[in-house]
Amino acid sequence: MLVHLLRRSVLGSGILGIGVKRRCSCALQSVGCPDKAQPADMIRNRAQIKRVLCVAEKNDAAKGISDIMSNGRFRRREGMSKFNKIYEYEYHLFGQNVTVLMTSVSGHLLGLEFKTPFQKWHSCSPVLLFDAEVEKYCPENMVQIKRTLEKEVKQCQLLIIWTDCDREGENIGFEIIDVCKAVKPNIQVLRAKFSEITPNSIRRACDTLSEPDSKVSDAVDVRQELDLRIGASFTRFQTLRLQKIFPESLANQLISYGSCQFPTLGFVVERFKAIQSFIPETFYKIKVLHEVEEDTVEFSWKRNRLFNHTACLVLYQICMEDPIATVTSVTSKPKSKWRPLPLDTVEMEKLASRKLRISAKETMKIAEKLYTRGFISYPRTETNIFPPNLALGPLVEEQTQSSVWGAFAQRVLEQPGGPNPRQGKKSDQAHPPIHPTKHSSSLQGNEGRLYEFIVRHFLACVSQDALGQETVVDVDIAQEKFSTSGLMITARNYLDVYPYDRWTTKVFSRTTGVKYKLIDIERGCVTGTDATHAEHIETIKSRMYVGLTSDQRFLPGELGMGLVEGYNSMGYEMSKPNLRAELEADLKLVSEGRKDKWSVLQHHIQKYKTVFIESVHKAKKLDEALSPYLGAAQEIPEEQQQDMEIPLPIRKCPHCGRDMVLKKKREGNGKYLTCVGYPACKTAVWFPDMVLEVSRDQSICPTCRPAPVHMLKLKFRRGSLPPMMPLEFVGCIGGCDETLREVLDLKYLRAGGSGGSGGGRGDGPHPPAPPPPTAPSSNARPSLPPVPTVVPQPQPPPRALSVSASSDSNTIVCNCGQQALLLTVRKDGPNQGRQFYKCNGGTCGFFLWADQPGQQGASQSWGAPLQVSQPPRTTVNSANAGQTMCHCNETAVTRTVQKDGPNKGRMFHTCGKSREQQCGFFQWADENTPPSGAFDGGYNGGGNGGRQARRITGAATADKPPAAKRPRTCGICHTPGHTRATCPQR
DNA sequence: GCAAGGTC
Repeated sequence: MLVHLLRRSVLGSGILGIGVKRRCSCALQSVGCPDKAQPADMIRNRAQIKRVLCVAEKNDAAKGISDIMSNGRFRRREGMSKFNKIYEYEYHLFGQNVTVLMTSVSGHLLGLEFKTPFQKWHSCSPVLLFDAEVEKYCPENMVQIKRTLEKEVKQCQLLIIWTDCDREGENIGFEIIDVCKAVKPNIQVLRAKFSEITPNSIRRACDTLSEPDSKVSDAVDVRQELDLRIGASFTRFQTLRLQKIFPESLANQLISYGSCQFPTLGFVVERFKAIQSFIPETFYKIKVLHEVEEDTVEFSWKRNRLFNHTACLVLYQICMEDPIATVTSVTSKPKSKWRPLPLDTVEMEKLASRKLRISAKETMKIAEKLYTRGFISYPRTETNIFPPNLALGPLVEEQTQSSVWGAFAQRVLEQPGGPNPRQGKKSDQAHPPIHPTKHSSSLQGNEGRLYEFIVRHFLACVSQDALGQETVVDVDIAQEKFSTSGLMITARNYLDVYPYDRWTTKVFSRTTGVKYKLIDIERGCVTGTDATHAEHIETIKSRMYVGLTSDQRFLPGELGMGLVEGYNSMGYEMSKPNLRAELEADLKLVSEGRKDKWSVLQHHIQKYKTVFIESVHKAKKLDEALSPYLGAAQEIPEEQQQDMEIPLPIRKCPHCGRDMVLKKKREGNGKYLTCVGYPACKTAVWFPDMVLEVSRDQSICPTCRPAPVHMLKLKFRRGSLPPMMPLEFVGCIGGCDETLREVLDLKYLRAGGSGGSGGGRGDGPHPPAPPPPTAPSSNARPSLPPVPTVVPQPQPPPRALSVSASSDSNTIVCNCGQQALLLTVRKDGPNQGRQFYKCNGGTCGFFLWADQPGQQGASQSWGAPLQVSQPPRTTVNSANAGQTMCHCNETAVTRTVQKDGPNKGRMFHTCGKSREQQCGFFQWADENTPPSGAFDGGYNGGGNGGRQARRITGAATADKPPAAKRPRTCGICHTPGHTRATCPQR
């Protein structure tokens, strides 16, 4: 116990790493308050905690952590998975002894997949993969690990997550939690936070246990789902299509697409093309050499180089006429070479590749291993600033043991101010820069080389810059200027431990007034890189994707080039990292709790779906881009082309909110309307046999919700409809059209209904069972947010079908030339229930009584636009039908004009609020104008809401259809029938 | 047969 308390007091003295949330402010003097170091309210019944299950991300880490926590005195036993052992030992936690079971997973325990049948490549059009349901499942090779957890957690009262402290680690943590909670729902859960597997760090993690962060895990869920949907949809689409188009080259080739791999390919192609398109150009320069005994000093020309040979030759000859150089100046100034910045992951990969010739992948593999064995800190970090509370002294001291760089480490400790790191500008606020955590002299091979590099880099970074003195000599020959510089290193400092940087002394004697030897014109060539060499291009001709040249440079293959060019030609920046970068930025916001998981997911799904649909439409561009490499493109037969077409949404499914699309029946030529959520959602419309053809129309129903509900072009069998009805027309199946509703038996609109009559899916008739509730199924995290179901239509549907403008002479067309909308007067008054036509868009003011088509005369209805300004909005929904609503969308009050004048005693509707808050709505109670009814259903054609509604024309009265001439209106409320002097608003 | 990210 004493040891424990002492340790705690040491830990409290300011060596907390970043990323470790310090929950107890009194930790600094907390010898007397061990309990407070844990958040008191986080643990229930701590006295009852006897057995604790700890789970690390991999076996190595579990072993390393156990070794530290048990001082090497753990018992090891087998779990169900032979790669993941169980380490058992006693530990002192929350002021009591507990038994710890430490085991591990092997990375992600669960994977994400489409539900059946969508895993099958030919199960659906790839675009549907943006909506298809997904679920988490435990892959075959993880089942044993899962069983171990399920078995062991049953005897435990607390679960501590010891996965790596990064995003993926947090998500893996939640996978472990989900599995454990499924068998033991009341298990308590804590999270250990650490950046190194070293005694200090592990003990600190035990003392600062916190709650797992679901926000960070959420960000990974979003990434996973997007990667799956994007990867699968694009891969299937381009593989299936290109295999058909280039059967000879690609018949058996999988052409994968991923949101990370494709921008990478794009980068390789871009670099390659830049190098290829580089045109080498010959240049010329004058070179001056000065020979002093054995040494030769080269002077560089101030003009650097000329691309014109004659010009250079002229200058050269002038110089040659009097080749005596005059020294014009000799300057000397101190110069320093900076020590390296603290090491982050990318820098480590770059330097390891450049200096050690170890690939990035190999570097990370080794670093990972060094980390789990406690030699270095967590190697995945974006930070290049050492946090001020990280004690560098002990880390440097550790290295003094080395026979190779120990003396240098000692020098660092003795230098004034001790270790003094250069500070970068990046911090991920989670992990410190990569640094050695303990000394080793036994590491071999690349492991040893990388470890040495990390140590040397660390020591260099905390030591001092190299210092030197630079001397610059300027000379003049026939007015042409040349110069050279020399360097004297005065203090090597960090260079002594860091052989990866070169900075060498360059000496020359300073002599003035001597004759310099002027030599020849040198001819040179501005060069590209070696990759231009023809033989490399030759070698990759046979390759299909990205290859590696003999000098380790990337070369894109023909397929890779074609794909990048093809997608580029579509105008999307798909081969650039932008799309992915945008996603990464949003993921960061999700992990910080600043953006909502579902909205980010939906936004990006929608964005990529749009790109996908466009790509399919422009797929020919892919063929064109590939055919220079792969030969002529094969034509795809028309019926197969139709299969590839993307079904565009007709409307949202009234039951689950996903898209409903027209699909071809498996048998016969007909189509049916189905929810893309099938089989989870079985909403569908099977058109009766009398419907010969059905297709999507561009027009959108103005009344049906949720918008947009696309109209359908329908063609009926002769004799199947009443004689006055046309056989072809554009109609709405959203519910507003009662006739169509009856004719097509649109049962799907009824809540709980599923599918229509007749037909039956190719894969068996589906039962008329009610569809499942919105999105969530067995998946704990549903793939779609709840979507509002269709609201009841705000008005009774018109009696007749809307008639297509082109189909026959019965068409009623408004002044915009569009088919007019048939509506019914609903206001109390003599015209209640009467039908009339109005402009569909609400813009031209067209009006016509349905029962008196001839009365108003063609000249008015079909001729010049009627001067009817926007009427007031009245009833907005069925709940308050018949009531007049003001602009605040509240029931208007009815008042009587009190003032003397022509309207005295007349009733009017106005906003019921106080004078200051009034919205300005006004309407005469005795004016039951049809146009106002025409804008029922919240259809506020003007778009700018209330203000216009004050403009009521006197012509639009109940028994008089609107006149073409605008009547005089009041200057205050713009209402006709009275003047400014008699305005009730005054 | 698809992704990307863990891990072996």
